[in-house]
Amino acid sequence: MLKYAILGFLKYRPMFGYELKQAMDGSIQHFWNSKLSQIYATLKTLEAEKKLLSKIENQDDKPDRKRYTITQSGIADLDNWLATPLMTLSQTKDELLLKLFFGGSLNKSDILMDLRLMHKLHEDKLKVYQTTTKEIIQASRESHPEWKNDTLLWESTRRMGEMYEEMYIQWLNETIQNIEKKWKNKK
Amino acid sequence: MLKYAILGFLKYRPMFGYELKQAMDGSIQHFWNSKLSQIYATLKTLEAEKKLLSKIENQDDKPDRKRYTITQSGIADLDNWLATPLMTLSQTKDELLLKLFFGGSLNKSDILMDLRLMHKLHEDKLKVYQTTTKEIIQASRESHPEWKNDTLLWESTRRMGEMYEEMYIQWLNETIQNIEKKWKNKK
DNA sequence: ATTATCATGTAAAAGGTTACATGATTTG
DNA sequence: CAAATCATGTAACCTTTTACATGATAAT
Repeated sequence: MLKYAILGFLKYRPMFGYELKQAMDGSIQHFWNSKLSQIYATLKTLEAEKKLLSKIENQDDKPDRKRYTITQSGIADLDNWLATPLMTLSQTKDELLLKLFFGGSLNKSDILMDLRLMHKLHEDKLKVYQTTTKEIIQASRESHPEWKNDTLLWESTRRMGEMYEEMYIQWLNETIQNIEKKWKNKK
Repeated sequence: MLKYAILGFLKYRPMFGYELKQAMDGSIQHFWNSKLSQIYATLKTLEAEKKLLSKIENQDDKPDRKRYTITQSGIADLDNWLATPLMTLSQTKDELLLKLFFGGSLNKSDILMDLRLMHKLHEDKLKVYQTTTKEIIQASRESHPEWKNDTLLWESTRRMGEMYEEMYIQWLNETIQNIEKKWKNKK
């Protein structure tokens, strides 16, 4: 799927690999994260498949870079994927839940410490959606009024990030309270 | 991580690969799903590492099967993982959000149809958490009163599934309403 | 008759992470 | 003086999915 994320961004304008990574981190990172190394590998594949073209650009003060442009075949591939309805739900992998599920033999203070650390990380993430991410979308809306549908959808995905974090924090509070009340330490 | 899920289940009692898959589907599947083929491969690796032992059992009417038992070394490995605090959040991959983010050029009725199908799937999943999953945990609580901490944690992970689906449905409703109100079809 | 369940696995491919390598410029 | 940013990538490894293969019994 990273393939389609790349095609999706390059449909707006040509970009460098490094730049794509930054664009992803500022927008889709909360539901589709990828490492730079994987982005470079996928760019290579897409170029071999003629979905992209690249051109090396020299810079005086900074390293050379490769500008990738989407081809007609790339646009067709992307549009075809967008038009295919999803029939199944994506599945989550959550290591905290996995550890919690098997954590019955741990002691109360350790498990609570873990949950409180997660609580902090989720609050930090929530703040990012409510400030930075919101501002990026707001700025796009103002500078590109022709992207009305696009920014509406971007805002929807941001809102999901916000709602997810709010839900997670609420669940952590519930879970912490439950453990505080009902946990029996073994001796 | 599947490795720890397997060790986690086998700490309760010895099981067959096929049985492990069923146990996972009835409990951790919503935050850690794996295919049978991967479970068999991981069992093989764990046995080679002496974290598990296996014994072939013959059955008259059904195929032979392999019963896996956890070793001391396996228990130590699991407990060590459980005691190591998590420092980062797991990241989600959600194909619906990815498609939505790049779906600005689609037409209104197609995008709404997609969202309504997802709505149905999430409602179905929610019902499973509220009935089947809840009953499985309830039954364990009654038949194994010594698993008090365990069932408390299982219920917490079930509750996360429930809250997640409720949140997702709410977000879908919001998003559908927004698109109905604000989407401009291109000609 | 066909599909589902029980029960095991292998093989190939795809997807993803971690570590390594280079090297200049800018910021703290 | 160290760390971050810009910019590219490779190689090894690990994880996960998909497809194939076998074969019996039970249910629809």
